[in-house]
Amino acid sequence: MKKAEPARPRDKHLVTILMAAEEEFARHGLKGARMQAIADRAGLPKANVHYYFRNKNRLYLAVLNNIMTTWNDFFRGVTVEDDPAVALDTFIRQKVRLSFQQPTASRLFANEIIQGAPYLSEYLREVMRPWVDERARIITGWIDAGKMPATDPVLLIFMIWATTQHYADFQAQILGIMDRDTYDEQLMEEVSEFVSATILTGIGLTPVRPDR
Amino acid sequence: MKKAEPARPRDKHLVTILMAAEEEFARHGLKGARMQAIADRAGLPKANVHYYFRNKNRLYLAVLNNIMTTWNDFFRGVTVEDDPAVALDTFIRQKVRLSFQQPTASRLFANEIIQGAPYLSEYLREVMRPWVDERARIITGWIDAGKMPATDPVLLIFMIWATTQHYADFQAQILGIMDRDTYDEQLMEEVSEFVSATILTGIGLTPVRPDR
DNA sequence: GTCTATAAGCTGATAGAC
DNA sequence: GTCTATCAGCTTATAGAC
Repeated sequence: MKKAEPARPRDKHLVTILMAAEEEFARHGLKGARMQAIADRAGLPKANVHYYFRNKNRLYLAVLNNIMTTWNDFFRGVTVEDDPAVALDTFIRQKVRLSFQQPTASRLFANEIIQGAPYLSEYLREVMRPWVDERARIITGWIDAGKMPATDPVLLIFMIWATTQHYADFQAQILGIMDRDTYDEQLMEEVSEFVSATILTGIGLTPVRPDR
Repeated sequence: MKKAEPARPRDKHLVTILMAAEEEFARHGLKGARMQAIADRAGLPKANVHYYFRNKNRLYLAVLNNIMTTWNDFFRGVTVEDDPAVALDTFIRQKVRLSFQQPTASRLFANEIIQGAPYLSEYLREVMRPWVDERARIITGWIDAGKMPATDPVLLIFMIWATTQHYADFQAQILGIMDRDTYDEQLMEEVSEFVSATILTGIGLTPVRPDR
């Protein structure tokens, strides 16, 4: 029974700290975030945070890395064989769901990009650019196959990113304007429907009508 | 000749400091920005910055106020009499131009909202909500008049904000992915055209073809 | 109004007892 | 591994000479 699960308590603290750090870094950025605030949010003494992550920079990198890994899992395989309307609709709905359910991750990413992506410039070049290139090639494939009208694939991807992430990054503004306290499932559904239908129609595809 | 332009040198410094502060606050947020960095960027001793703005918080508020005033000037009067396609196209192109030409202001605003809008919650309620309500009413007016198909006016406004501001806030990501160093007029034109055409088509309007 | 010098307080990081 | 005490350096802000 001894040492049966040696890494568990450690992992538990690691996760707690990472979550607290994600929130603080998302709100205040790397320079603005305070180690004390992260420790308080995690319910641990500040020295404990330093014990696990050595310093502020390593903690920030760990959080960023954690987010990027999670996000990559969402990037599923779409091929030229798929139906563009279905594929784009699925992608848009996934992104909206992510924005509603994990807004902090999106906000931290946004913060990093706004600051000029000092810690992600390599990631942009090495991971995101190839990812966009590949999706763009698939979309071009659809256009060449006559499955959809001609459009700019890269600008289309930017538009999907912008409209979906907006609900995570600008949550405070949206809630304020809509006179609401929180997001709910119904709003998420309405937004998904509106964004998907408007973009698909906008590029000349017939919108998908899910579960009807 | 004496005291003919008493406020000039003062105003000049005020503007210089505000511009420097806008850049630093946009990149690092309120907590993350350093008064020394703002002073350096403005080419003045730090004490001078304190002389004009007393403290960091007042400077931040002055910058925010400055931006909001500038932005309000761009919010022109559109009425139910106008053609929806022309009005929306004009609005979209104005916003894209603003994103390409004054990205820092947009980024600072984004930063403030991401942080939960601690200094703008009143502005959101008192200024932006009424503004959105009024535009929404005009759009509803167009729909009722049979000038355009039914759509959600508020979600439409959010979509326009999201897609246009995206090019200011996420400039680093877009340049990185497009393998560019800077924005230029041509890209701005392409983006304007794509966003305007896609959104107008998306909500069932016939896109405007400018100067052709 | 400008600018150097410095005070007062905050923040990241660590030492060292438990 | 945990946590209190504390240090060294940084940051805001001001005092006071010019």
